[in-house]
Amino acid sequence: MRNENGGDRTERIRRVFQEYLRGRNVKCTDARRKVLEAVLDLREHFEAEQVLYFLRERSERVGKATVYRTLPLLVEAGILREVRFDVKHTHYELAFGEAPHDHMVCGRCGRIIEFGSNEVTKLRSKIARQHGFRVTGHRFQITGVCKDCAAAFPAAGQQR
Amino acid sequence: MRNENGGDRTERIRRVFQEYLRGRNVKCTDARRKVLEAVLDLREHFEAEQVLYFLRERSERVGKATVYRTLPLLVEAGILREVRFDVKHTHYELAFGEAPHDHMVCGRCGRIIEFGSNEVTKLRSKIARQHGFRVTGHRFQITGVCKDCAAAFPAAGQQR
DNA sequence: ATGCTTGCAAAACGTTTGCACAGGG
DNA sequence: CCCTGTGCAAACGTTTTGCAAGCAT
Repeated sequence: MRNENGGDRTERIRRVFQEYLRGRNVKCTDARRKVLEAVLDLREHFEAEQVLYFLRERSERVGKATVYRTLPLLVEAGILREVRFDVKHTHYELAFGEAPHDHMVCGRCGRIIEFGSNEVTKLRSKIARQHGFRVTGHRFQITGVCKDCAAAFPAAGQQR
Repeated sequence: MRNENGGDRTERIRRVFQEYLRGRNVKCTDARRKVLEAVLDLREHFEAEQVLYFLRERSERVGKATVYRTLPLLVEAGILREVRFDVKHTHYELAFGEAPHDHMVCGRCGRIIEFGSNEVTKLRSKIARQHGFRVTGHRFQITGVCKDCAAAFPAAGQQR
């Protein structure tokens, strides 16, 4: 169930990380490599704590602080992307080579549905142009009730 | 610099809150009224702590817990809206009677530019329909560099 | 060898909660 | 009067930081 996109991509990501570290004059250490491997295996949306658990399960000795210090590096390297579903945790997802996408979050079961952002990106450019704003990114999240939950609770999600 | 939209709207909001509380069989207390007055004066984007400071400055005795317990009430009453600019704090803005809008955030100076969401709302409905998702809301944020900063630092914002 | 990196524990941060008391309906 | 709301302080969970020791270059 892991890395089914083939080792190519994984290998390419490893190289990207290494190059990024080298470029920033930051050391390529064992701990950082282990964090990278963990997020490559987790792949879906995850939070820092899950990376930690994952490493613990495999009895990899990586400190909590190191995980928290490495994730931002992976973001800057373009390998991860921050996704914010709630205030309490910071969520991450693998971004490298993924088509840009956004999320719908079901307020009832918590399910996260991804959808492509072509149109969102187009709209965002249009809006930014009108304001002389130079875009670097966006975050678009639709909240509501997913199909299954809507079927199970027909009355739900009508508020407001 | 405060309440320049005239007391009408302010007065209307007060009534909305009162009615909301009555409807939910929740008491209209002094503390809750003070929190409301604070957010009416703050108006722009603010966080819980700022409400607290504001009240402290005016030597209004309202506990931190009460502020944190009242803000969600104001959201449910449709007076405030949650806006999330960063992970650490929950931001709020006055929503009552405002045309729905979203935000561009300048990563250099922190400026927040609002823009209307008609098209965003249309797009969101279209996407949701494709997935059988029942929408209750959305959050759309464009990140980048504002006009002024782009002029001041022509090289900025080209990364990624 | 040097100095960035680590891991631990403790701090920090915004937010929530438990509780005895106050106050609204 | 009753029951909800209050305020304080302490608890909470995530993230950050200070520091001595470890390791990559």
